[in-house]
Order: sequence, then structure tokens, then C-alpha cells
Amino acid sequence: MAPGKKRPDNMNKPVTIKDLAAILHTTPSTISRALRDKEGVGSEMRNRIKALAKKMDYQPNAVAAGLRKGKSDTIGVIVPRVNRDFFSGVIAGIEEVAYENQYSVIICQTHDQIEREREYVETLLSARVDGILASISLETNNYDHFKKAMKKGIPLIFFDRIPGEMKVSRIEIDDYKGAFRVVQHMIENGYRKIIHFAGPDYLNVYRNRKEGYLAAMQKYGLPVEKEMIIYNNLTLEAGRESMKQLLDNDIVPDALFSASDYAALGALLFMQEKGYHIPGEFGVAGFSNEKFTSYITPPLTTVDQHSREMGRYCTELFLKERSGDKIPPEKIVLSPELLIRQSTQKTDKNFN
Amino acid sequence: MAPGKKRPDNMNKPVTIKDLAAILHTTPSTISRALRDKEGVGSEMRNRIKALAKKMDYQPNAVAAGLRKGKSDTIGVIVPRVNRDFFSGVIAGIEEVAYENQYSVIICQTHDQIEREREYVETLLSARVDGILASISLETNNYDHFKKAMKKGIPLIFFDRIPGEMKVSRIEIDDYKGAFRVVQHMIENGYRKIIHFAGPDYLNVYRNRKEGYLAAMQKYGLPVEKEMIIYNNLTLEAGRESMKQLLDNDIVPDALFSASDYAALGALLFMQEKGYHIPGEFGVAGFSNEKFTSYITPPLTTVDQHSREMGRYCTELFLKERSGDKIPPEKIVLSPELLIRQSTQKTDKNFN
DNA sequence: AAGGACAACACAAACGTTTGTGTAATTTTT
DNA sequence: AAAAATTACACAAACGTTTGTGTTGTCCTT
Repeated sequence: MAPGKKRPDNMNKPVTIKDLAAILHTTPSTISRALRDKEGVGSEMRNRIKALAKKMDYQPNAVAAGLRKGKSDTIGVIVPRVNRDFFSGVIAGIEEVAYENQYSVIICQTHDQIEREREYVETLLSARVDGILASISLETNNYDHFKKAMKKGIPLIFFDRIPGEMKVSRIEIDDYKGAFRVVQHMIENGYRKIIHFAGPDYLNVYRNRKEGYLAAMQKYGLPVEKEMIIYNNLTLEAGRESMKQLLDNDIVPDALFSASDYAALGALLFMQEKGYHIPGEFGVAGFSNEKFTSYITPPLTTVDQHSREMGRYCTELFLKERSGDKIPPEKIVLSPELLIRQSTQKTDKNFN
Repeated sequence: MAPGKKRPDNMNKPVTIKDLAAILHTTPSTISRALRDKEGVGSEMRNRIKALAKKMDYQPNAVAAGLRKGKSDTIGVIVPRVNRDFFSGVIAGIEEVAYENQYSVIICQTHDQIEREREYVETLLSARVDGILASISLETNNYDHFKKAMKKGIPLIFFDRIPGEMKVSRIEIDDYKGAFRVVQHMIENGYRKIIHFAGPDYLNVYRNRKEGYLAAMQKYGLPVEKEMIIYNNLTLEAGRESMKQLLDNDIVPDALFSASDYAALGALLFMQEKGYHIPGEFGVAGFSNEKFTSYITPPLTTVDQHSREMGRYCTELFLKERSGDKIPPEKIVLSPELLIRQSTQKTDKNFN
């Protein structure tokens, strides 16, 4: 006996429905129906089949079933990054509902690059996913790849970051309202010269946050000079840097509303280093309710986006659409939640 | 013309390799080879095929290919939760390497429940994933489901949370060393009565952290009373609660090393509320380098686990193993990184 | 007791690829 | 120039299911 030879007692070929059929002198169709509890097979036979399947450790082949059925029981999710609190929250929500409905989820991260986004749409289409849930990348200014997916008739649902021009189901939070409320809150707390860190205007979320900011300022008759809106890439470093430049140019605001928590944090740290008292001399609010925001000093006022719920709704929307038959695109708008924390509480307490 | 009828100009049937073959009066095999740049088809024919494929918007069917090839170009990832900094970091790393190697990744979250873990292993086996990367749930004390996967011969690699008894590839960080270093650092900074928040002993990571803690204490001749090791579920609330109970029982340590950042935070907040100065009167260190740890006041000393790298290595290990042919299980141990921050700096500065 | 209804199963085709093999025609070798 | 090798393609089977359609036999109906 030559050692190293594959042992013949365990032919690695996985057992198939055909094998079961052969053993029981029946046919694959009967096995299939029995295993899936479809009618058309007697209870005695059914039991024998299930018993044998268990005994032989039969493992259904979802790939084969998928091919035959023309569906994969899989949904594809495209996000810029998986390790951001917001997106990982959405993914958590998606996975939950998917699990409850026997769907698997394939995740794709674009790193905010349109090219990867394109490739991933292609991959998902090839994989014959039953639906695509996506939040577009920062770079995405052309939607041909998504239109292609739509043309194939597979449910496509966008969340949070949404292409403006497409007629498609979407779920977003009311960024405008969220921003408006934050800024209103800040104004009511006595801040006047409130600047804004903004993201690119072509992304709905950032545009809307900016609009909300502008509307609130206008409502209270506060002027917004051009230099009070700073576009940067919303990272911690960018926030710090932008703040520094403002001060260097002798522009001294008394508050900041940032479209991102990270940039808000950068600015906050910088101002603290410069000796400003927060929130007494400088108020700061962010957006997204990243986890760290409630633990820093002072805790950061921000807006919660209900990421997990967004993921859940998103998947439920997919479940509704998957039936086919062209339902008109639906639009869900979640209400953001203003989380007032210490960083914007310019109260007497803080001045003493 | 009855409105509402499906327009016949767009028969929704996706175009297949057969359709292309029929049009070009050739055969599916030639189309297949041409499209995948396999040899055996002339350059003129190849060009015509590719042109037609593009023109007709041919979309390869990965499911069919998967069935035929017996592989899915997909890897399954099982984690307790996707929206934890550590795990989402690992997932990010996995996705990156997977992407570079044309693999898709299916994610599954167990919510720390063994039952879900079982189901997901089953699902992944059915989906004929080419490999499984997993971090076991808190509840997992039986590994039959994973053994079954191994028996099928598909690469199985564990990361971070690893079943003790299985002969299988794994990648972990040296929790022992990480814990030892933290505690040593705390002792050298003058802390003496250092307590420990521990997770369940049957999980390698928590057991090792506890061992590291004990070893450091012992090395410096510091006694560890039984009540100095507190087992809790390592959440923020648990940390707060455990701390409260200690004080209620008149046990007053001068420092805490927690196996989790969240529990450390809970304790830290509680002690601050009680008026203790941190790090002057009470030192705190956590584990995992959650994002918030560097932004709180004082910034929290912790241990970074290189989550992204872990994900990358994990996937690379899979790539090595997928060739088949029973490579002996490999073990990679990453070095943790001690991040000394203010919460454990019992310096003069803090006493003044 | 003849007819229909129904249950339990068998039969066969199909899903869209990939790949081993067969077969001409062309090119290379000697 | 004949033999050998190579190229370019066609042919056909296979991957493991699911599902529509037959084919029996049994049970009920009247």
C-alpha cells in the first residue's frame, strides 16, 4: 500500500441528489421534492429520503439550484467602506433582515472609487444577485453601470448617497432637516458666526446638509459670507487644517457645524489646543453620530442617522421589489435625530 | 396595441453564450474560450466574438460557471458582529485582498450565537464557497459544524477568536504579550493594586489576556486577590456596574486593566463621576484600540490589534491553502501594539 | 362496477457554462 | 513531398439541481 495515496474509503466527491436517488431506487425529482417538503411524495418515502440524506451527510448545492432557478438568493451590497460606523451599521441592519429571509449578502467596498464601483456592479450582475443595495462613491458622477443593472431588471436600491438623476428606489435620511435643526439649535444657544464644513456639492447628502445650514442661518437673519463655507474632505486632519487656515486668515467664527464628525473633531481639538473653551467660546457640532462623539470631552453634538434601521428598511424595500413586475420606485425618508450634547451648550454654566 | 404588454423588442432573457454561438455560426465552446482568452481560437474569430459580446451586452453567468467548475470564487466570512471596529477592520482587510484576487466575500454575523453560526456554516457550504474565514461566537463551545466544513476539504481559517481543540490554520495576535506589556507599563508607572476585567475563560483571547495580566503582576511581586479579577460581559454598562460594585464593597484599586475598551470606558466614566482623577488617582487601560479611545479625555491607553492586517493575512493564508493538497495548518501570531496614552500616565504633572 | 379524481412516483428537459476529444485544414519538419 | 505537428474549430458530455409532464395504481363517487 503506497502511503500518501488518497484513501478510497472517502471518495471526496460530495454526495448528490442523484446518488441518493440511485440508492433508494427512485429519481432525483422525488428526492428534490422530498427534501424541500414539496408535495407529491408520500410520507414514508419522504422519511426514508430525509434519513438517508442525513446519514450520508448530503449537502445541497445552492449553485446548481441557483442555476436552475435563475436566482441565487443573494443580495449584493456596495458601500464606500465597510469600516465606518455608519456603513457598518447599515450593513448590520441589512444582514439581519437578509438572514431572516434566507438571503446571503455579498459585500463590496469601493474605497470611494468609481472604477471599483463599476467592477463590483459587474461582478454582482455576473453572480446573478437578486438585488443590489448601494451607496455611491465620492467619485461617482456617471451612473451608466447602475443603469445597466436596472435594465437587467434586478432590484436596485440606493441608500444615503444617492444618484440624483436616476428613477430608482431610495432610502435616505432628511439631511436638510437634520442640518437645519442642528444649526437652529446652535443659534438659539447664542452662536452667531457659525461656519460650515461641507462635502462635495454633487453628493445629495452634503448638498442637503449645506442647504439646511443656509436655511437656518437665513431664517434667523444671520449673514453667511462666502468664506464661512469650507469645502474639505471631511477627515479629522482636514478639519484641523481648515480651522487653522481660518484663524491664520483672521477669520474667527464662534461656532462650527461640520458635515462630518471627524472633521468636527479635528477642529475641536485644534481649537482646544489654541486655548479656546468649548462650548463657551466656540461651539462645535458634527454629523453622523460616530461612536466616539459621545465619549469625547466635551461630548459632541451631532445627528444620528439611524444606520441600522436604514439597512433594515433598505432590505425590506428590496424584498418588496423582488417580486418583479415593475413597482414604481419608492422613496423612504428617515428622520434624523438631533443629539444635543455639551459641545454646543453655551450656557451660563459654561461661562462661569 | 394593448398598453401594458411587455414590449417584445426587449425579450428579457439575458443573452447567453449559446446565443452568441448561434449568431456567429460557431459553438459555445469557442465562445467560451474566446471570451476568457484561452488558446484555441484564432484572432479574427476572437475579435468578432468579443465585439458581438459587447454589442449584445453579454453578461457572463458566474453561477453556471461555478456549477461547471465546482467552485464559486467566493469566500465566506463569519464574525460575531460586523459593526465593531475590530471586526469591520478585519472585514475591510479581507475584502481588499479578496478583491485583488477576484474573490467575492459573503459576510455572516452570528450575533455571538452558536445557532446562527451553525446555520451560516451550512449556508456557506451549500453556497460552495471556496473557503471560510471565521471568528467564533461567544457561545461556541462545540465545533462540530466547523469540523464538518473541514471534512469537506474546504479551507477553514480562524482569526482572533479560535477554537482551542481544532487542528486548523489560525491567525491571532499575541494577547498574552499585549496584556503583559500593558500591565507592566502600568506597574512601572506606579500603579500597584491593578484589577482586571476579564471575558469568559473558554475564549482564547480573554484567557490569554488574563494570563498576561497575571504574569506581569507576578513578575513584580504584586498580589492578585481573587476579587481583583472581575468577569463581566465587557460592555460599557458592565464596566460601569462592576466598578460601582467594587467601590460599594470597599475594594478600592488604583488601576484597571480591562480586556475591552468599552468596559474600560464605563469604569473610567464612573470613576470620573465619583471624583477620582484619572490618571492621577486611578489608571485605566483597555484593549482593542477602538476608535473612540484616542479621543476621550483622558485618551485611553490600549492595545492595537492590527485588525486590517489580520484580515489581509487571513485571506492570504486562504489563498495559500486553496490549492488543495492538505498543507499542514499554519499559525500566524501578530504582535500587538501597546498604545500608551494619558489614562495611565501617573506622572508628577498629573498630581500637581 | 364503471368513471373520474387524486396521490405517488418516474421521466426528461433545462438552466449556462467549461472542458476533453475529434477532425479537418494548414503549417512545419525532414 | 510525405510525415508530423500544429492550429482552429466543432461536438458532446457534464456540473447538480428544479419542474413540467407522463404513467401507474388506489380510492372515491354514483
